[in-house]
Amino acid sequence: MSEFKGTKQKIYSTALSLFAEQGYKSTTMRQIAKEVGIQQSAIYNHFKNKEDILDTIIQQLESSHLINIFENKEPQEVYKKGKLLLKNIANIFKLITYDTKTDLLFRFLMQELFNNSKLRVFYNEEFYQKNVKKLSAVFFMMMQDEMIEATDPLLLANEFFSPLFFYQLQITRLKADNQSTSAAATLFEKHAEFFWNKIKIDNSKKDTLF
Amino acid sequence: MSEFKGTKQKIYSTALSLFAEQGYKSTTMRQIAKEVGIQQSAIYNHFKNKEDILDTIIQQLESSHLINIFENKEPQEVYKKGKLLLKNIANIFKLITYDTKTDLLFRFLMQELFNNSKLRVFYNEEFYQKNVKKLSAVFFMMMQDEMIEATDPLLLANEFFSPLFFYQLQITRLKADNQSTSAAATLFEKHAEFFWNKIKIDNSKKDTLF
DNA sequence: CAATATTATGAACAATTGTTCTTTATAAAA
DNA sequence: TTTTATAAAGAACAATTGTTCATAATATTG
Repeated sequence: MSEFKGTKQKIYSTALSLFAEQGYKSTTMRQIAKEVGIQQSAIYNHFKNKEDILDTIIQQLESSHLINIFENKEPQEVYKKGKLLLKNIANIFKLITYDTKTDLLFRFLMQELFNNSKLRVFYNEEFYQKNVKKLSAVFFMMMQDEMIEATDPLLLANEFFSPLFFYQLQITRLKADNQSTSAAATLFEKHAEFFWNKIKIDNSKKDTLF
Repeated sequence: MSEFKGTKQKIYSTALSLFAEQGYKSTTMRQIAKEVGIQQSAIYNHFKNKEDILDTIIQQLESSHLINIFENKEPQEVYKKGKLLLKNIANIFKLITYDTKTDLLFRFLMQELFNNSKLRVFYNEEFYQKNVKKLSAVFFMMMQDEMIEATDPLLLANEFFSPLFFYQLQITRLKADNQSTSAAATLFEKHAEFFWNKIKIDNSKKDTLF
């Protein structure tokens, strides 16, 4: 959120764009400078070196809550919303598509994931583990309240999370080729709908058994 | 499948390893040559230039059937297997984990996906679309035979495919950090099991309705 | 205003890059 | 064996890379 101003800000955002588009290694200092509209040597008044720009972007990424599925609310506050909660979460993924900045960060993350171990740690802990654990907690509470059928909450969390991630990646890929993303974008909501229908305890059916 | 012999083969496989690990751009001709055990200039007796090595790898990838979920069988041949079919497909994804060559190709594909439009076309057509279409066909037939509940077959295909892809990517990432993949590897089978249980038509329950 | 810190320029450097050239060794074909 | 294609080595080149330096312009501060 809190960013710089003036030239430093321009360098930062230009570098992020280029890193996300072509990768860190393929982006040159001259290219960044040219796009910002300054001499390459002027960059070094704002950043120590190229790696410093990269580290700054990673820092930003770490404090960005790239995907914060509960918007800082606790599982026990929200689990009762049931289907609506799942739809909200799916929608948060979808919204990234329309938020230019988050979209860039996500593409940057995917671009450099296999080249940067720091990014892999971030991806695992802050992106994957954190969200899956929250989802597990939510599903567990739903089970206790007999809103959904009892199974392994962690499996359920993975099964709910993974399509959302996949659809996100699909859209990022489509955008890279300037292809339409509308069809893929509908899958977020469909997934939440489908998933809920499959795990919920159907009270009408339940009644017929008694 | 059909590969070269001697030095050319060594150059090819060394380059693939390095490209998959560090990315194309970060890998130098000197590094390849050193690992093969020859002079850098000797590479040019086998490949026109660096890009020629890349193109050769992509060609190999295109003829490799990276993920061929039906092993060349037609949907109508296999759909009757029901749950077993889904488990087989999940297992094909899992097996990549243990096949060194396919594993390298997959990591290479993910590494270079956003840098190479040719790879994106391959990913989309041969990896994603092809498999999802086959899955759609299978699910459609299962619906007609009243093996599973009726919904949008394409949605079902996406929902079944995406966790498998995600778990695959997870394992590739874990391997990059030499972390254990055993927990993630169990998710393939669990996914197939879970998914089938959710979409199948329960005949015992069905009977009680009549 | 004057003094000082900040930011820009433009040229240059040293290292690394992919690639080519000539020459020598090796293998295949006659 | 002789001839000829193939593959290797080793040096070198030209381009590109990140980075530094001395200097000039611009803001900031006293």
